[in-house]
Amino acid sequence: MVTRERPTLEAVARRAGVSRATVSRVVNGSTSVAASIREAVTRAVDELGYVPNQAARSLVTQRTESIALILPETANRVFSDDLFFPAIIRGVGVELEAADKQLVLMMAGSLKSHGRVERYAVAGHVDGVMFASMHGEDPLPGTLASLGIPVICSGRPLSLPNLRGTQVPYVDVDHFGGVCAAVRHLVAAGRRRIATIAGPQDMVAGIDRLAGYQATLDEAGLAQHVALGDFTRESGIQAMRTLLADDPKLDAVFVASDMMAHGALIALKDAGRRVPSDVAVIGFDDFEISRYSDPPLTTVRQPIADMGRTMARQLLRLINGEHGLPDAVVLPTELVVRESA
Amino acid sequence: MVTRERPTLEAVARRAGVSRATVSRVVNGSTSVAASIREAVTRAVDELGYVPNQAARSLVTQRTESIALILPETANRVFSDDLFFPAIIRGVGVELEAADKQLVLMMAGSLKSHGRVERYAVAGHVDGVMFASMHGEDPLPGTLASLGIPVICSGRPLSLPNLRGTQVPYVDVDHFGGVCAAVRHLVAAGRRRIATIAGPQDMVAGIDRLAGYQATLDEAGLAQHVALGDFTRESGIQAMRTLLADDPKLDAVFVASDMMAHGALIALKDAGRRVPSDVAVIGFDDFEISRYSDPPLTTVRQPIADMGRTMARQLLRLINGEHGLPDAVVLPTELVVRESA
DNA sequence: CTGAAAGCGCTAACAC
DNA sequence: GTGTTAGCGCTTTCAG
Repeated sequence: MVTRERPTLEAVARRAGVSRATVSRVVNGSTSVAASIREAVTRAVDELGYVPNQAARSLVTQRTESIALILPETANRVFSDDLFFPAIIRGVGVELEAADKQLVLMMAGSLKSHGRVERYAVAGHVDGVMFASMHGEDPLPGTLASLGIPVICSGRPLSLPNLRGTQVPYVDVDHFGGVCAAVRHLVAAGRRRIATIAGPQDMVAGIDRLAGYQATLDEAGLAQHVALGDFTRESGIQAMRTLLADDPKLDAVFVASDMMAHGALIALKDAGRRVPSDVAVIGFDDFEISRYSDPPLTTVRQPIADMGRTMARQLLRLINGEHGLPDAVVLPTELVVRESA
Repeated sequence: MVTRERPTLEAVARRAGVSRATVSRVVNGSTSVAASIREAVTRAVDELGYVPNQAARSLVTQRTESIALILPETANRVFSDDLFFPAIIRGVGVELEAADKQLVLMMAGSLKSHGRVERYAVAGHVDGVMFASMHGEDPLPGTLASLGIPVICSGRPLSLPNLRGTQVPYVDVDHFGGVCAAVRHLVAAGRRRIATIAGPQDMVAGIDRLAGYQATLDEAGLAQHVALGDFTRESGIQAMRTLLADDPKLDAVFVASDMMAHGALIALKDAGRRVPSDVAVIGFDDFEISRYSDPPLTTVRQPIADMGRTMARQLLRLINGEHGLPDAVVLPTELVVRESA
């Protein structure tokens, strides 16, 4: 394989009989170039197959035209059958595509990769950074932001009044409101022993959805039954079994993700419970699976792709130095009623 | 937000009272530096929070330490509920993580993005390029390879004896063999009206799986019934309906993907057919869904993540200039029998 | 073992 | 309009 020498600006300039500056102008679409010269340059570029060296360009412009999406998760988790990630990436991708920016997707589930990703961003590989699916009080967003790198999160960052005073802007959905609507729906339908399978309590999505459940049950004066899962189907199966063992007579369960809700359906079926006559089930996400499960799931629909789009759009503005951007954008959720509840 | 000036080599050198060259040596782990000096430099680096500017470094080293995975698909397709993409990315990610390379994921479903991705690679943003899920006779892999960029494909590239003589190496799974095993299983079980829902015929996976079906039916002297899908569940539903309309008495169907097989199950249920007593169904992929469908699917399991890992490993070797690498690696597939057939 | 100096390929003032 | 020039921040000979 011959690593053919790639032509430089210099080569194009010589061939077209002009200066490097002129070639640069043509390549970058400057208007103040005579048509004849522009044409000559364009021809030379084509003949030589010239493509600007991005490293050289970035070195002087301080721009890379690419943007990172950092997922503090292992590849195994990001690309499991959890459809959260696809949705967020899809939204981000659409928006960056329109802006002709390159999306650089980075997983940072391990400590090692966490560091690698940090170096990558700080090294100037990208013009800005987005975060999604954050766990605990991850210092990385704040660190990068305080280094002057444009940063935005999807999902409210979990953190006390920020140490460095650097408040990272974020986009999120209304977990709390959606869950309240769901649980009220169960209450209104006459359910009285309403359990929940909550998500991981080191993530905003897990915390806020559990809070919504608790607040609504308090409001209705009902007792709580909580089991924890980690958003996977398998954990949903386990949690449902636990709940049934604790309270064989429960008549409803709000599950903090569709994946876990699917697991719950499986466990309920195994236990001989009918849905919804014995036990009503409501999920959260409204992925396609909820329409095809047996029975189809009532869910809280959250606009994940929109969240991705919004996040990308905000970041692009940040990079362009726009001011007066909101510190937080919260998108609405919606209860979608189907047979399961 | 203050865009704090990032320290340069120069700054570190001044602070440590040494030359830029020495700092560079320390940063890059050269052994030939006195311990005392090394320590002074390291301290200066820490104090200043120095991180090398990647653009400047790449400009001289011609290396970026990152690698692209190009998916000639729209974001909508890559991040649909098709679990092929997650699996391949997971495999690639694991391998690159181990090599401390950065994975740059790029979708190129549109013509515009196809061009953008080409420029990105040619501009030297990455040290090498992987392709997956290719359609038709995509010239891009060959183009990049002929430009001296290390390239490898997952899935045998569809192309006649290559124009430029640049044969792009690839990794694939044994579609044909797996399908033959599946269809023989149906024949052995006494099925005689065996239909197939084939995948898109502009992709190797679609073509080879159909070929396997056809070859095995020929071998058994049975008639063929073919409907086409595009690997989505919806297309599986449609195709199954078409097949039933054409031959209401069919007693088996080999479906070229799990997603479509799931669609077929839905359509069969709608049509009042029982699986497997009336109609046996076999899918291809062996994703988790096939264990949870009703009934659980017999499938051909293909090691997609392994394909990703192998592809990444081969590419890293290519980049390191190793010789004698195989032009093709084909991984085995395996029939996994469950209730549906 | 360390420093000086020469670029890598490009853009952006600044002259003409 | 177009050319000249001065770096961007780093690595890497080549001396010493």
